[in-house]
Amino acid sequence: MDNLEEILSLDNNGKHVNAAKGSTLQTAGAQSNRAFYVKKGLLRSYTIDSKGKEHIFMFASEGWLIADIESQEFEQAAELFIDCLENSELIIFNRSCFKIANLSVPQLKKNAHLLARRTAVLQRRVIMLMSASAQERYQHFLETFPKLPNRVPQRMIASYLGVTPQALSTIRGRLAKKS
Amino acid sequence: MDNLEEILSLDNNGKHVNAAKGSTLQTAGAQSNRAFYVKKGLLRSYTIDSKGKEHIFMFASEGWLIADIESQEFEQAAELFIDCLENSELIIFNRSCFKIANLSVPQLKKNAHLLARRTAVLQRRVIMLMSASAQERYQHFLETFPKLPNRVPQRMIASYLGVTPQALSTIRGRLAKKS
DNA sequence: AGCAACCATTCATCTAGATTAACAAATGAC
DNA sequence: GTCATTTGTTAATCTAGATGAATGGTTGCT
Repeated sequence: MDNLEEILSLDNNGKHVNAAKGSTLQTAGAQSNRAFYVKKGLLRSYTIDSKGKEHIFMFASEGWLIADIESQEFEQAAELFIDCLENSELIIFNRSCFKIANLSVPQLKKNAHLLARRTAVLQRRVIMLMSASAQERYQHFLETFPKLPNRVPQRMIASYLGVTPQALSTIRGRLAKKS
Repeated sequence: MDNLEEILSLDNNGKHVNAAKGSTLQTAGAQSNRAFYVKKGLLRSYTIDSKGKEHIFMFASEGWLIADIESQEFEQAAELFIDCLENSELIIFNRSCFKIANLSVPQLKKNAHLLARRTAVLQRRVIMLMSASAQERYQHFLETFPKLPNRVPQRMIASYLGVTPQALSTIRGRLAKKS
Protein backbone atom coordinates (compact mmCIF):
# COMPACT_ATOMS: atom_id res chain seq x y z
CA MET A 1 0.00 0.00 0.00
CA ASP A 2 1.73 3.14 -1.11
CA ASN A 3 -1.10 5.28 -2.36
CA LEU A 4 -1.08 8.56 -0.48
CA GLU A 5 -4.83 8.79 -0.39
CA GLU A 6 -5.16 5.38 1.24
CA ILE A 7 -2.39 5.95 3.73
CA LEU A 8 -3.71 9.29 4.85
CA SER A 9 -7.24 8.01 5.13
CA LEU A 10 -6.33 5.17 7.45
CA ASP A 11 -7.85 6.83 10.46
CA ASN A 12 -10.80 8.24 8.52
CA ASN A 13 -10.04 11.72 9.74
CA GLY A 14 -10.02 13.25 6.29
CA LYS A 15 -13.21 14.98 5.20
CA HIS A 16 -14.14 14.70 1.52
CA VAL A 17 -15.43 17.95 0.02
CA ASN A 18 -16.03 19.66 -3.29
CA ALA A 19 -14.76 23.21 -3.66
CA ALA A 20 -15.72 25.59 -6.45
CA LYS A 21 -13.23 27.49 -8.57
CA GLY A 22 -12.37 30.73 -6.80
CA SER A 23 -13.25 29.56 -3.30
CA THR A 24 -10.77 30.29 -0.54
CA LEU A 25 -9.67 27.44 1.71
CA GLN A 26 -7.22 29.19 3.98
CA THR A 27 -6.55 32.84 4.76
CA ALA A 28 -3.20 34.16 6.00
CA GLY A 29 -3.44 35.37 9.56
CA ALA A 30 -6.10 32.85 10.55
CA GLN A 31 -5.30 29.99 12.86
CA SER A 32 -6.85 27.27 10.71
CA ASN A 33 -4.01 24.94 9.87
CA ARG A 34 -5.27 22.24 7.64
CA ALA A 35 -3.81 20.23 4.78
CA PHE A 36 -5.58 19.65 1.47
CA TYR A 37 -5.15 16.57 -0.64
CA VAL A 38 -6.23 17.18 -4.24
CA LYS A 39 -8.18 14.28 -5.75
CA LYS A 40 -9.19 16.35 -8.73
CA GLY A 41 -8.73 19.97 -9.71
CA LEU A 42 -6.08 22.56 -8.97
CA LEU A 43 -5.17 24.66 -5.92
CA ARG A 44 -2.55 27.28 -5.26
CA SER A 45 -0.96 28.70 -2.14
CA TYR A 46 0.35 32.26 -2.05
CA THR A 47 1.39 35.17 0.17
CA ILE A 48 0.49 38.82 -0.14
CA ASP A 49 3.40 41.11 0.63
CA SER A 50 3.44 44.50 2.36
CA LYS A 51 2.79 46.25 -0.97
CA GLY A 52 -0.27 44.09 -1.61
CA LYS A 53 1.41 41.99 -4.26
CA GLU A 54 0.65 38.27 -4.57
CA HIS A 55 3.45 35.70 -4.70
CA ILE A 56 2.46 32.16 -5.58
CA PHE A 57 4.30 29.65 -3.47
CA MET A 58 3.05 26.47 -5.09
CA PHE A 59 0.46 24.88 -7.34
CA ALA A 60 -1.16 21.57 -6.37
CA SER A 61 -2.91 19.42 -8.97
CA GLU A 62 -4.19 15.84 -8.77
CA GLY A 63 -2.36 13.71 -6.23
CA TRP A 64 -0.62 16.60 -4.45
CA LEU A 65 -0.92 17.68 -0.88
CA ILE A 66 -0.85 21.39 -0.12
CA ALA A 67 -0.35 22.95 3.31
CA ASP A 68 1.39 25.76 5.10
CA ILE A 69 4.20 23.69 6.58
CA GLU A 70 6.00 26.66 8.07
CA SER A 71 3.04 27.81 10.15
CA GLN A 72 2.25 24.27 11.23
CA GLU A 73 5.79 23.43 12.21
CA PHE A 74 6.24 26.63 14.19
CA GLU A 75 2.63 26.73 15.39
CA GLN A 76 2.03 30.20 14.07
CA ALA A 77 -0.90 31.82 12.29
CA ALA A 78 -1.04 30.90 8.62
CA GLU A 79 1.23 32.84 6.28
CA LEU A 80 -0.24 31.45 3.10
CA PHE A 81 -3.57 31.84 1.40
CA ILE A 82 -4.90 28.73 -0.30
CA ASP A 83 -7.60 28.80 -2.96
CA CYS A 84 -9.06 26.87 -5.88
CA LEU A 85 -8.08 27.61 -9.48
CA GLU A 86 -10.53 24.97 -10.75
CA ASN A 87 -13.55 23.20 -9.32
CA SER A 88 -11.88 20.60 -7.14
CA GLU A 89 -12.48 17.45 -5.15
CA LEU A 90 -10.46 17.51 -1.96
CA ILE A 91 -9.77 15.60 1.20
CA ILE A 92 -9.23 17.97 4.09
CA PHE A 93 -7.08 16.92 7.04
CA ASN A 94 -6.73 18.84 10.22
CA ARG A 95 -3.50 19.42 12.06
CA SER A 96 -3.82 16.49 14.40
CA CYS A 97 -3.72 14.08 11.45
CA PHE A 98 -0.14 15.16 10.87
CA LYS A 99 1.06 15.30 14.46
CA ILE A 100 4.08 13.10 14.10
CA ALA A 101 3.46 11.56 17.51
CA ASN A 102 0.08 10.23 16.35
CA LEU A 103 1.10 8.61 13.10
CA SER A 104 1.32 4.89 12.38
CA VAL A 105 4.46 3.44 10.84
CA PRO A 106 3.17 3.39 7.24
CA GLN A 107 1.88 6.92 7.69
CA LEU A 108 5.25 8.01 9.08
CA LYS A 109 7.04 6.48 6.11
CA LYS A 110 4.70 8.09 3.62
CA ASN A 111 5.03 11.38 5.42
CA ALA A 112 8.84 11.19 5.34
CA HIS A 113 8.76 10.57 1.59
CA LEU A 114 6.36 13.44 1.04
CA LEU A 115 8.51 15.82 3.03
CA ALA A 116 11.72 14.68 1.39
CA ARG A 117 10.18 15.19 -2.04
CA ARG A 118 8.94 18.62 -1.06
CA THR A 119 12.28 19.61 0.41
CA ALA A 120 13.98 18.54 -2.79
CA VAL A 121 11.65 20.69 -4.89
CA LEU A 122 12.21 23.67 -2.60
CA GLN A 123 15.99 23.19 -2.70
CA ARG A 124 15.87 23.48 -6.47
CA ARG A 125 13.52 26.47 -6.29
CA VAL A 126 15.86 28.38 -3.96
CA ILE A 127 18.85 27.64 -6.16
CA MET A 128 16.94 28.77 -9.25
CA LEU A 129 15.80 31.99 -7.57
CA MET A 130 19.37 32.78 -6.52
CA SER A 131 21.27 31.82 -9.64
CA ALA A 132 19.04 31.80 -12.72
CA SER A 133 17.59 34.59 -14.87
CA ALA A 134 13.84 34.97 -15.30
CA GLN A 135 14.06 33.28 -18.69
CA GLU A 136 15.96 30.31 -17.30
CA ARG A 137 13.45 29.97 -14.48
CA TYR A 138 10.59 30.00 -16.99
CA GLN A 139 12.19 27.32 -19.13
CA HIS A 140 12.84 25.20 -16.06
CA PHE A 141 9.20 25.65 -15.04
CA LEU A 142 8.01 24.45 -18.45
CA GLU A 143 10.19 21.36 -18.20
CA THR A 144 9.14 20.57 -14.65
CA PHE A 145 5.39 21.25 -14.97
CA PRO A 146 4.61 20.81 -18.67
CA LYS A 147 0.87 20.55 -18.14
CA LEU A 148 0.33 23.58 -15.94
CA PRO A 149 0.62 26.31 -18.60
CA ASN A 150 -2.64 25.07 -20.13
CA ARG A 151 -4.48 25.31 -16.85
CA VAL A 152 -3.02 28.40 -15.21
CA PRO A 153 -3.20 32.03 -16.42
CA GLN A 154 0.09 33.58 -17.51
CA ARG A 155 0.10 36.09 -14.70
CA MET A 156 0.07 33.33 -12.11
CA ILE A 157 3.02 31.61 -13.72
CA ALA A 158 4.78 34.97 -13.60
CA SER A 159 3.90 35.24 -9.93
CA TYR A 160 5.30 31.76 -9.26
CA LEU A 161 8.51 32.66 -11.08
CA GLY A 162 8.89 35.91 -9.15
CA VAL A 163 8.52 38.28 -12.11
CA THR A 164 5.80 40.60 -13.41
CA PRO A 165 3.34 39.44 -16.10
CA GLN A 166 4.88 42.02 -18.45
CA ALA A 167 8.35 40.56 -18.00
CA LEU A 168 7.07 37.05 -18.65
CA SER A 169 5.25 38.23 -21.77
CA THR A 170 8.48 39.74 -23.07
CA ILE A 171 10.38 36.54 -22.36
CA ARG A 172 7.76 34.48 -24.18
CA GLY A 173 7.94 36.81 -27.15
CA ARG A 174 11.72 36.48 -27.23
CA LEU A 175 11.56 32.66 -27.05
CA ALA A 176 8.86 32.45 -29.75
CA LYS A 177 10.92 34.58 -32.12
CA LYS A 178 14.02 32.50 -31.54
CA SER A 179 12.43 29.20 -32.56
CA MET B 1 15.20 10.39 23.88
CA ASP B 2 15.01 13.24 21.45
CA ASN B 3 18.60 14.19 20.88
CA LEU B 4 19.35 13.98 17.18
CA GLU B 5 22.84 12.69 17.72
CA GLU B 6 21.62 9.79 19.83
CA ILE B 7 18.80 8.89 17.51
CA LEU B 8 20.94 8.91 14.43
CA SER B 9 23.68 6.92 16.11
CA LEU B 10 21.37 4.09 17.11
CA ASP B 11 22.70 1.76 14.49
CA ASN B 12 26.30 2.91 14.89
CA ASN B 13 26.57 3.60 11.20
CA GLY B 14 27.81 7.14 11.66
CA LYS B 15 31.55 7.69 11.41
CA HIS B 16 33.06 10.33 13.72
CA VAL B 17 35.66 12.50 12.03
CA ASN B 18 37.48 15.79 12.41
CA ALA B 19 37.63 18.02 9.37
CA ALA B 20 39.92 21.04 9.03
CA LYS B 21 38.72 24.49 7.99
CA GLY B 22 38.72 24.68 4.23
CA SER B 23 38.40 20.98 3.58
CA THR B 24 35.83 19.84 1.05
CA LEU B 25 33.37 17.13 2.05
CA GLN B 26 31.29 16.83 -1.08
CA THR B 27 31.80 17.98 -4.66
CA ALA B 28 28.95 18.68 -7.09
CA GLY B 29 28.86 16.12 -9.86
CA ALA B 30 30.22 13.31 -7.70
CA GLN B 31 28.01 10.44 -6.67
CA SER B 32 28.91 10.54 -2.98
CA ASN B 33 25.65 11.22 -1.19
CA ARG B 34 26.33 11.51 2.49
CA ALA B 35 24.86 13.54 5.29
CA PHE B 36 26.95 15.44 7.83
CA TYR B 37 25.93 16.04 11.41
CA VAL B 38 27.85 18.93 12.94
CA LYS B 39 28.92 18.28 16.54
CA LYS B 40 31.19 21.29 16.54
CA GLY B 41 32.24 23.82 13.94
CA LEU B 42 30.55 25.21 10.84
CA LEU B 43 29.84 23.87 7.36
CA ARG B 44 28.22 25.34 4.29
CA SER B 45 26.63 23.91 1.16
CA TYR B 46 26.66 25.81 -2.12
CA THR B 47 26.28 25.57 -5.88
CA ILE B 48 28.44 27.05 -8.59
CA ASP B 49 26.40 28.40 -11.49
CA SER B 50 27.21 28.42 -15.20
CA LYS B 51 29.10 31.72 -14.83
CA GLY B 52 31.28 30.28 -12.08
CA LYS B 53 29.55 32.18 -9.30
CA GLU B 54 29.00 30.58 -5.90
CA HIS B 55 25.56 30.57 -4.27
CA ILE B 56 25.41 29.45 -0.66
CA PHE B 57 22.42 27.24 -0.01
CA MET B 58 22.78 26.83 3.74
CA PHE B 59 25.05 27.12 6.73
CA ALA B 60 25.17 24.34 9.34
CA SER B 61 26.55 24.97 12.80
CA GLU B 62 26.44 22.85 15.95
CA GLY B 63 23.49 20.46 16.06
CA TRP B 64 22.55 20.80 12.39
CA LEU B 65 22.48 18.18 9.72
CA ILE B 66 23.56 19.15 6.22
CA ALA B 67 22.97 17.13 3.07
CA ASP B 68 21.99 17.42 -0.56
CA ILE B 69 18.39 16.28 -0.17
CA GLU B 70 17.48 16.94 -3.77
CA SER B 71 20.17 14.67 -5.21
CA GLN B 72 19.45 12.00 -2.64
CA GLU B 73 15.71 12.02 -3.17
CA PHE B 74 16.02 11.89 -6.94
CA GLU B 75 19.11 9.68 -6.89
CA GLN B 76 21.15 12.07 -8.98
CA ALA B 77 24.75 13.22 -8.83
CA ALA B 78 25.30 15.84 -6.15
CA GLU B 79 24.38 19.41 -7.04
CA LEU B 80 25.88 20.97 -3.95
CA PHE B 81 29.41 21.40 -2.72
CA ILE B 82 29.86 21.03 1.02
CA ASP B 83 32.91 22.32 2.87
CA CYS B 84 34.16 23.44 6.28
CA LEU B 85 34.24 27.10 7.29
CA GLU B 86 35.82 26.18 10.65
CA ASN B 87 37.68 23.19 12.03
CA SER B 88 34.80 20.84 12.74
CA GLU B 89 33.84 17.63 14.46
CA LEU B 90 31.36 15.69 12.38
CA ILE B 91 29.43 12.48 12.22
CA ILE B 92 29.18 11.26 8.66
CA PHE B 93 26.25 9.11 7.61
CA ASN B 94 25.93 7.39 4.30
CA ARG B 95 22.81 7.21 2.22
CA SER B 96 21.59 3.91 3.54
CA CYS B 97 21.27 5.36 7.04
CA PHE B 98 18.49 7.55 5.69
CA LYS B 99 16.71 5.05 3.50
CA ILE B 100 13.24 5.42 4.91
CA ALA B 101 12.59 1.71 4.63
CA ASN B 102 15.47 0.96 7.01
CA LEU B 103 14.62 3.35 9.81
CA SER B 104 13.27 2.47 13.23
CA VAL B 105 10.19 4.22 14.57
CA PRO B 106 12.11 6.76 16.72
CA GLN B 107 14.42 7.43 13.79
CA LEU B 108 11.42 7.91 11.48
CA LYS B 109 9.87 10.36 13.88
CA LYS B 110 13.08 12.31 14.28
CA ASN B 111 13.55 12.30 10.55
CA ALA B 112 10.02 13.61 9.98
CA HIS B 113 10.65 16.45 12.41
CA LEU B 114 13.95 17.28 10.78
CA LEU B 115 12.41 17.38 7.33
CA ALA B 116 9.42 19.39 8.48
CA ARG B 117 11.71 21.93 10.10
CA ARG B 118 13.85 22.14 7.00
CA THR B 119 10.83 22.49 4.74
CA ALA B 120 9.55 25.31 6.92
CA VAL B 121 12.87 27.16 6.67
CA LEU B 122 12.92 26.71 2.90
CA GLN B 123 9.32 27.90 2.60
CA ARG B 124 10.31 31.12 4.32
CA ARG B 125 13.45 31.44 2.20
CA VAL B 126 11.50 31.12 -1.06
CA ILE B 127 8.95 33.70 0.07
CA MET B 128 11.73 36.09 1.11
CA LEU B 129 13.56 35.67 -2.20
CA MET B 130 10.35 36.38 -4.12
CA SER B 131 8.92 39.22 -2.11
CA ALA B 132 11.58 41.02 -0.06
CA SER B 133 14.30 43.50 -0.98
CA ALA B 134 17.95 42.71 -0.32
CA GLN B 135 17.85 44.91 2.79
CA GLU B 136 14.79 43.13 4.16
CA ARG B 137 16.40 39.75 3.51
CA TYR B 138 19.53 40.85 5.35
CA GLN B 139 17.57 42.07 8.35
CA HIS B 140 15.61 38.82 8.42
CA PHE B 141 18.89 36.90 8.26
CA LEU B 142 20.26 38.81 11.26
CA GLU B 143 17.14 38.04 13.27
CA THR B 144 17.09 34.38 12.31
CA PHE B 145 20.81 33.63 12.68
CA PRO B 146 22.12 36.25 15.10
CA LYS B 147 25.35 34.39 15.81
CA LEU B 148 26.46 33.66 12.26
CA PRO B 149 27.66 37.15 11.28
CA ASN B 150 30.52 36.78 13.79
CA ARG B 151 31.65 33.50 12.27
CA VAL B 152 31.06 33.96 8.57
CA PRO B 153 32.74 36.44 6.20
CA GLN B 154 30.49 39.17 4.81
CA ARG B 155 30.80 37.93 1.26
CA MET B 156 29.32 34.57 2.22
CA ILE B 157 26.35 36.20 3.87
CA ALA B 158 25.90 38.15 0.64
CA SER B 159 26.05 34.89 -1.29
CA TYR B 160 23.44 33.33 0.99
CA LEU B 161 21.17 36.35 0.52
CA GLY B 162 21.56 36.27 -3.25
CA VAL B 163 23.31 39.63 -3.63
CA THR B 164 26.86 40.76 -4.36
CA PRO B 165 29.26 41.63 -1.51
CA GLN B 166 29.24 45.25 -2.74
CA ALA B 167 25.48 45.47 -2.47
CA LEU B 168 25.55 44.04 1.05
CA SER B 169 28.26 46.50 2.05
CA THR B 170 26.12 49.37 0.81
CA ILE B 171 23.11 48.06 2.73
CA ARG B 172 25.17 47.78 5.91
CA GLY B 173 26.44 51.31 5.44
CA ARG B 174 22.89 52.55 4.99
CA LEU B 175 21.65 50.71 8.09
CA ALA B 176 24.59 51.92 10.22
CA LYS B 177 23.96 55.52 9.24
CA LYS B 178 20.27 55.26 10.02
CA SER B 179 20.77 54.13 13.63
C1' DA C 1 -26.52 40.52 -27.51
C1' DG C 2 -24.07 44.11 -24.73
C1' DC C 3 -21.34 45.55 -21.04
C1' DA C 4 -17.83 44.90 -17.43
C1' DA C 5 -13.91 42.61 -15.71
C1' DC C 6 -10.04 40.38 -16.54
C1' DC C 7 -6.03 39.05 -19.43
C1' DA C 8 -1.98 39.33 -22.48
C1' DT C 9 0.95 42.28 -25.10
C1' DT C 10 3.80 46.34 -26.21
C1' DC C 11 6.29 50.48 -25.23
C1' DA C 12 8.54 54.33 -22.40
C1' DT C 13 10.56 55.12 -18.27
C1' DC C 14 12.67 54.11 -13.82
C1' DT C 15 15.34 51.68 -10.21
C1' DA C 16 17.55 47.97 -7.34
C1' DG C 17 21.17 45.72 -7.67
C1' DA C 18 25.11 43.92 -10.95
C1' DT C 19 29.49 45.02 -12.77
C1' DT C 20 33.94 47.11 -12.92
C1' DA C 21 37.48 49.22 -10.76
C1' DA C 22 40.39 51.39 -7.23
C1' DC C 23 41.83 51.38 -2.52
C1' DA C 24 42.40 50.34 2.50
C1' DA C 25 42.30 46.89 6.11
C1' DA C 26 42.75 42.41 7.74
C1' DT C 27 44.62 37.76 7.38
C1' DG C 28 47.87 34.36 6.50
C1' DA C 29 52.25 32.21 4.77
C1' DC C 30 57.08 32.23 5.05
C1' DG D 1 58.88 40.85 10.66
C1' DT D 2 57.56 41.25 5.10
C1' DC D 3 54.93 40.23 1.25
C1' DA D 4 50.84 38.30 -0.94
C1' DT D 5 46.18 37.11 -0.75
C1' DT D 6 41.74 37.79 0.73
C1' DT D 7 38.35 40.94 2.53
C1' DG D 8 35.41 45.04 2.96
C1' DT D 9 34.33 49.62 1.29
C1' DT D 10 33.20 53.34 -1.95
C1' DA D 11 32.02 55.22 -6.37
C1' DA D 12 30.85 55.26 -11.58
C1' DT D 13 28.46 52.91 -14.87
C1' DC D 14 25.24 49.42 -16.74
C1' DT D 15 21.23 46.28 -17.13
C1' DA D 16 17.44 42.99 -16.00
C1' DG D 17 13.41 43.51 -14.69
C1' DA D 18 9.84 46.76 -12.30
C1' DT D 19 6.44 50.27 -13.02
C1' DG D 20 2.93 52.74 -15.45
C1' DA D 21 0.08 53.30 -19.21
C1' DA D 22 -2.36 52.30 -23.58
C1' DT D 23 -4.40 48.65 -26.69
C1' DG D 24 -6.89 44.67 -28.15
C1' DG D 25 -8.61 40.08 -27.04
C1' DT D 26 -11.24 36.85 -23.80
C1' DT D 27 -14.28 35.59 -20.51
C1' DG D 28 -18.24 35.86 -18.05
C1' DC D 29 -22.51 38.06 -16.25
C1' DT D 30 -27.31 39.61 -16.81
